Amino acid sequence: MKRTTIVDVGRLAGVSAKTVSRVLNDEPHVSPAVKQRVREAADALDYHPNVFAQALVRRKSNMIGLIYENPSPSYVVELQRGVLERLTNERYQLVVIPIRSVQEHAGEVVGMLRSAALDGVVLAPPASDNPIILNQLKDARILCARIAPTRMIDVAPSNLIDDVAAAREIADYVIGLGHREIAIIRGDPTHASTEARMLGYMQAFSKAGIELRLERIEPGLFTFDSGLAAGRDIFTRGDRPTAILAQNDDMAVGAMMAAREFGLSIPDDVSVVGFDDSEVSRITWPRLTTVRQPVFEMAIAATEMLIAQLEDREVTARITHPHELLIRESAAPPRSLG
Amino acid sequence: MKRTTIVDVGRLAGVSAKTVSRVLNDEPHVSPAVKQRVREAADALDYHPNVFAQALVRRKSNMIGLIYENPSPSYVVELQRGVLERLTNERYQLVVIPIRSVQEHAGEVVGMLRSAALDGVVLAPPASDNPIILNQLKDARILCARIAPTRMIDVAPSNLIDDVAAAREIADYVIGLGHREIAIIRGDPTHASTEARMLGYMQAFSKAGIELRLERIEPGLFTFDSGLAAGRDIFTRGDRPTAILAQNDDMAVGAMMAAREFGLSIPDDVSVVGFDDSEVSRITWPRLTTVRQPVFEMAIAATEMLIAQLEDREVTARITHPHELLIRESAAPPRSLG
DNA sequence: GTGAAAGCGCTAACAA
DNA sequence: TTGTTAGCGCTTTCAC
Repeated sequence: MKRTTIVDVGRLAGVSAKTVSRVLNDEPHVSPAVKQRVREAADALDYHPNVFAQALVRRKSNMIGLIYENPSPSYVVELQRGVLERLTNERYQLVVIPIRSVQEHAGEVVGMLRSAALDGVVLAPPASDNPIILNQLKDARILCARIAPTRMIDVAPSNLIDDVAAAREIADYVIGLGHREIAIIRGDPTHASTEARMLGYMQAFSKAGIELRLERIEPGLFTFDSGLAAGRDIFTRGDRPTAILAQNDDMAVGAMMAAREFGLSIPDDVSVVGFDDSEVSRITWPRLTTVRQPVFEMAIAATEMLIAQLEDREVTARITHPHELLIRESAAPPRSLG
Repeated sequence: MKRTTIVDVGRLAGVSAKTVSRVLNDEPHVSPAVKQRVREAADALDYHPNVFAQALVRRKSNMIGLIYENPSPSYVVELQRGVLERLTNERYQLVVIPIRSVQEHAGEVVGMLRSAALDGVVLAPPASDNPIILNQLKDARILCARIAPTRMIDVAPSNLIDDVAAAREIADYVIGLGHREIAIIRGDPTHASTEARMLGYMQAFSKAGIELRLERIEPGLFTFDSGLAAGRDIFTRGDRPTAILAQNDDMAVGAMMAAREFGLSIPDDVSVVGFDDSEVSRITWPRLTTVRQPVFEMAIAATEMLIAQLEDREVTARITHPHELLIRESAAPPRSLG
């Protein structure tokens, strides 16, 4: 039992294989009558084109990849949702490339992509900022579009937010509430946005004349657990801050959990704010004050940029997406001012 | 500039293309010396096989799909993590198939899979329970392995938990705390586990001689928002229950949020329990009492079953994975007994 | 142990 | 407007 091919369809419609190919690919110069006969024959035989034969001769796979390193579940889901959203009703398939540590395996990534024969990839952090990957991609002629890069913005189409401004705004807000004893939980050091957000915080601090003390800076990894650990660290020490700036929502929620463990109430005893507006920020109590990074929209836009390249359409080189301070209930003036 | 092929490798190594193919596919009957020469030549030329040419002639794509309908972000992430985990160091690629509503589009799913030329699929709920999809898959000769089906268990390899027993156990626990006024938030009605869990609750109720009142059963969709809405509904009505059984964690967290909106404290004023042990259950405060469903392990096992079929190895037909009652802080005896 | 020939299903280039 | 030929890069079959 062989599968049906264009030859079978052609035989039934009384035309050559090439004509069938023309009809199925919407090429011009086919008479309407033939077109119809071919369509009917294809339907009758339940014909599906063999994508491998097509890929072999067209030198194009119609498969694109998404590269991420899983820091936060809700971030990843948003990312993938966005890509798939843009791919709806397109002929491209999404292949997921799991990378355990972009930092360590940067040299192997492009090899994997080549073996998988992808036409292009959407690069999420930290791969979107990795010079090795970016260069090898170019050498291998694999197209890409980037989400949230912070460096070498112009070497490939990029979707950004202004991390520095966003971080500065939420820090301004917290300082504006009256806080001066503020701890910071940093993100994954291999993600460049970690530095950008740090810079934004520092700008707000120095504008307000607040000294940034080293022991008030906690390392983190963009995970709930790292936020929890950082929070415990903060509350174990002697001089408790009145507010915590976490570089993403998962870590902020972890810090909130730590506060609860120490019998502290939020925001009365300590204010906590996050970054991203990921789903967790809306389901915690109190709901988390944060800055919205439109990950879903950024993923859609990046996928659009990639498709545009694949189809030789004009490509937007860079989109700076809007961020937005979302004031919810996890931050309030420090008790001393209450 | 053409890409390097086995012919190029063969020329450099001084052998025929066929011999190169033999070496690269680890076929027998090649002398060690030739093997080595070919390997060196392939390396020297940075040769990568063309997967489409291979797929065309082998009639095998080495791509598998994952089909889910996104109810809960953490569930989806666990699922995908499990599949990718098992695929590490395998030659299979994971293609993600986004289905908006399996219920509505069941007839189109297999067509998509055929066009994508997948060798097999891992089916998560509710696709894993859909007779149309299961039948069409068989007709199209696409292999599959299933996660959490509840019906037609033996038509394809399945990974289960005992939903009925798990639901009964957590209901038993809540009843054992002294609760008799208990509300239920149901899951998505298109997922068969919703009925199974319902049955487990009912068994516990009837064993304890508690009457299950219809107005105490709230519809839900396995989402935070549906849990929030259900919770608001419950607390708006006159006779407040002392406990809520939610059929997954996202809805339970939604119900907790609703309780907070009504100024109720958990577990003092109302106990809330979930189902799944998804990440949200660990990051809320109080942490959610729930039943663990090992989604990650189930996804690994399902992927293993699929690969075994693809490679004509013997396949385990069914694994019932263990569930586990996780007692955390969101449920306590009702205040009247406190 | 190795190679030559054929063909997987499709499309590019050309011819009619 | 339609058909013919060749070939994409690989593996299968069979001969040596």
